[in-house]
Amino acid sequence: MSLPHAILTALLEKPSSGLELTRRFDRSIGYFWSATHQQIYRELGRLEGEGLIRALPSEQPARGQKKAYEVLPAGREELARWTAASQDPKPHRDALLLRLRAAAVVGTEGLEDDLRRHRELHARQLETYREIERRDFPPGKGGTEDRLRHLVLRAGIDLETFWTQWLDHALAEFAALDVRGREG
Amino acid sequence: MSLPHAILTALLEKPSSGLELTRRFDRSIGYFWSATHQQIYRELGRLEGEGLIRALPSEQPARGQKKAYEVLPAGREELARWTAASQDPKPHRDALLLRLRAAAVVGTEGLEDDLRRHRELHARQLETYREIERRDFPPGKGGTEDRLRHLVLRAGIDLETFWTQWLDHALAEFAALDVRGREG
DNA sequence: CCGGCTTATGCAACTAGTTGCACAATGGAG
DNA sequence: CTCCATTGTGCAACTAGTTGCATAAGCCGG
Repeated sequence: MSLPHAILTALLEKPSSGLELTRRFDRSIGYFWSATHQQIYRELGRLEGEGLIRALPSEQPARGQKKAYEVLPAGREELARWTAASQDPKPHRDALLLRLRAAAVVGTEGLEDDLRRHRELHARQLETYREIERRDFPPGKGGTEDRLRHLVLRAGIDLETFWTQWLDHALAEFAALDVRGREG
Repeated sequence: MSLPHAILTALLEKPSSGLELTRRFDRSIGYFWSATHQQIYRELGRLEGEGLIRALPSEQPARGQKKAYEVLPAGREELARWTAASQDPKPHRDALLLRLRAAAVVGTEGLEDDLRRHRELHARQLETYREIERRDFPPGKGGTEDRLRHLVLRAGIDLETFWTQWLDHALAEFAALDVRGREG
């Protein structure tokens, strides 16, 4: 129930076409609410049908032509309502943790390489976030909006830091298990 | 593609009926791969159909009768294969971060209470994990299996710790914004 | 001026997870 | 011994997200 609200947020930040939205999701909002272009187009159609957004009138609506959307007052109200409404956290699902647990019964064979790979992916994502922080949030400035967005980015940075460290820890544990295994 | 593997793992740890599995998911595996009883029954049927598990022959298969399953060799092989296979991390989706970002454009009205509520939920989950750690992983013992399971539990503990602290930080930020808002 | 590449939009089918409910057996309480 | 809550199993419909592909316009090189 959140993709429409992610799109409303993005469109309020800046009216855009479907493809522009897709790109912005890839570089920003998608870090905590990812979506494919197919999802986005479908949802844009729904939101337009519900009268929450509208196509900017300047462009003609032919296939292969850019079509930009903006948020209507009803859309802003819906977003404000949703943002303020109490919501329970959704249960997480983490395949890597599940695989570790499975490895406890079927063996760790082949898992270590992928752990190392995931560690590198998280380290790279962390670096990306840090670059965004340097670029968009230089120290000691920013109004209310910037402070909130920075807060969200900090969550991303700290989470990637956490996973990088946790995977280091897991790999160290694997190394220790290997030694014990050889000795036993 | 992971629910069947979560079930195989659980069944290898201990053969169980659908309801027993459901309870164990609620208390353990479900912390990183949640599932409802409906999902579990459906999946047990599929896994049986594929010949990866079988119903223990002791009980009669009538409705309202307990029916326990155990993993067959093919099921163990499939789980080992899946565990070792390289997998890309799935994109995360976090509605709370999205709401913060939305609040940057539509205002923070009404959000603070829910932040506080989420903070308490995470604090409570953290306490649950710590109790499990005290109970199941007393310091200075445990074989390979225990060490891996402890590693997974540590991820849970550290993540809940992270979220509790991050939400404290966010709430402090909100308080600061309120002051600035009143003064401005 | 045509063939292929890029940009842009979008439909259809599929997979996974959620919600709502139904139904059978069992074990007390009255 | 009957009503009813609890335990246990399961189907059906729905929602959300993914994958694969189709289509159209514009542009650029030969």
